[in-house]
Order: sequence, then C-alpha cells, then structure tokens
Amino acid sequence: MCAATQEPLRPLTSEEEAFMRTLVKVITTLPRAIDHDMTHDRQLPLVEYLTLMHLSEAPDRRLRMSALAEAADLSVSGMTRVVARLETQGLVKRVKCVNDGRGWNAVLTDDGYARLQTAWPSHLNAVRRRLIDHFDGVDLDEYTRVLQRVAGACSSR
Amino acid sequence: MCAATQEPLRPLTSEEEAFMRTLVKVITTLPRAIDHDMTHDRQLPLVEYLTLMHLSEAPDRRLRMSALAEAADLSVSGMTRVVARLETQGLVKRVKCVNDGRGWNAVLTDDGYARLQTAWPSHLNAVRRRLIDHFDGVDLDEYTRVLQRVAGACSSR
DNA sequence: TTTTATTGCTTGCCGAGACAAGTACCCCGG
DNA sequence: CCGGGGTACTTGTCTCGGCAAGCAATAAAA
Repeated sequence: MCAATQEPLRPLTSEEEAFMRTLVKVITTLPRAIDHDMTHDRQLPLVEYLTLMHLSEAPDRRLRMSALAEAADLSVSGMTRVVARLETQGLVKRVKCVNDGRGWNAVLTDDGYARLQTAWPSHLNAVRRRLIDHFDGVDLDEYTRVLQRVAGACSSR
Repeated sequence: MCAATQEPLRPLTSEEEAFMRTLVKVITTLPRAIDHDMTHDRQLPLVEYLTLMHLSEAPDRRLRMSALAEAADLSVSGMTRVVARLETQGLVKRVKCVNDGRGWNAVLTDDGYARLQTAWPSHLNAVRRRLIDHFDGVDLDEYTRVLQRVAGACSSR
C-alpha cells in the first residue's frame, strides 16, 4: 500500500530529473502566461474562455453542469461558480432540464458566442507564442500520444 | 499591441489542437495527482516538498526568501506563507541576514532534512507512476530542450 | 548629515476552487 | 401511493496564493 515500498527506489536519472523539473516550470508558468495574455488583451480569463469553448462545441451549445465541469477539469461546485460569473455577464444562461428536474443545462447565449469569437484571436496568439511556436521540427503526434498516457495515469487513483 | 492583429490568424492544425488540449489536461491533472499522492502518503504537499528540496540543494541549506520564491515559482508573499507553515512544523527556520538587515534566510532544519528524506520515496514514486513511466522509448533530452524554450517564452512579458 | 528613493519581506484583503453539507428531484420497492 | 436511497446541483466554509499597501532597513542624493 505504502508507495515507498512498492518499488526499489531507483532515483531518477539526470535526464529524467532535468525533464521533470523543466516540466514543472512549464506547468506553473504556461497557464499563468496564457491567462495573463488573455485577461489583459480581451478581459476573458482562461477558465472562462475554455468553458465557453466547450459549450460552443456541444450539440445545441448546451451541456449539463456536471459534463461541463468534467470537460473543463473542474469540480462541479467550481463550475457552478464559473457559470455564475458568466451568467452575470450574459454569456451563458442556465436552463432547467426537460427530462430531469434535478439537472440544469448551461447554454451559450448569442452574446457568449460572440464573446468567444472576439477572444479567440487572443487565445490563439497566446497559445502560439507561448507554446506551439517552440515545437518546430518535432513530431507533435508522438508528444500527444505520450501526454495522453500521462493524462490517463493522472485520472486514475 | 492588440494580439489579434499581430498575426494573420491562421488557426491551429488539428495536430496542434490535439496536442494543446492534451497538454492542458496534463497541466491541470498531473500536479493534482502528484500532490494527492504525496499528501495522502506522507502528509507533505507538493509545494512544501519542493520548497524543502530547493533549500536542501542550496549552499548551507539556506536561501533568501526572494530566491526561494523564485526557485519555487511562487510570489514572494506566497513564499512567506509557505515558510510560515513549514516553520510551525519546525522544518524550516527564519534567520536574519547578517549582511543585510532587511533580508531573511529560510534555513532547512535537521528535522526538515529528515522530513524531506522521508517524503522522497513517495515523491519519486508518484513522479514515476504518473509521469516518467510513460516516456519509454522517447528522446527525453529533446523534450527537455523544447520545454525549456517554452518555459523561457512564458517568463517573458 | 538629513532627506529621499529603493529594496526585502510581511500583512490585509480578495478571488478561485475544493470538499462537505444541504436541497430538490428522480426512481424503485413495497 | 408512499417512503427511502441515489443523483444533480448549490451553498457554506476553508485553504491557497496573488496583489497592493505597509514597514524596516539600505543606498543614493542633496
């Protein structure tokens, strides 16, 4: 059970160590930088942007609160508050589910869709400048496959 | 100035898009998973662990508050509070600088060093299981170089 | 030397988000 | 039809961490 005894405790190689430390830096720095860019450029923080984005891609531009939380990697209560913020700006509205009286759909409004389109260039630019531009000449698909395995290992207990 | 007009607004390719989304997932998921592992295994959250780690690697096991904040990618005030938490547990103590009456050194105590050694296996295990194990057969050094460029682009304005 | 600007750290205040408790609703067995 | 357990979301409460203001101490200027 105790993690310490599951493995023979071979330390990381120096390459592994260097990689891990650099990744830690990127993990702490990259979201801050992109959020900073977007917030100062178009006044739409990253979490809000991603939430609108997920809605815009959903059928009928609507998603159950729990599904939206899942998509955005947020707790359900966290998403309640994000949607509350977006609702006060008129970008999203909450509509009671027809089939299930317990459930609510977050629905992207036309204003919300317009807002998303306005913010998109800013997002795109930030992602390019901070991230994608630095991947010239590497096999992105291979990276994606590896990262998918990592993401899988992180969602399991 | 406006990011939207700097570039011709070429959208991301589908490979770039997929990569970015997977990375977002890893960025939100991986620290949570490692922190979860460490907190439940040895009661030492990731931020605290990394702080002790940086101290242990510094000459004389001590570092100015600002240097420590920088190393851990935290604001100075954030580090004040982390060190305060560690100090109440006796893992770190704050010592006034001799040369500069304004400055303080965070010094790793013997208890702190012992605590770090205790937590290390748990950290190592989490990092392997959640991250490193999934990089078989890829060129880690290449990844590290790319990530260093990204990190550089994230610390610049 | 006295004044002023700068630096290093801490504290007050606030927003974000996680967890747990609460509320409303569904569904199933009787 | 009713009661009890499960589900969907919200709200109360907490911790974390960022920013800006405050407080010393140093450095620079007068």
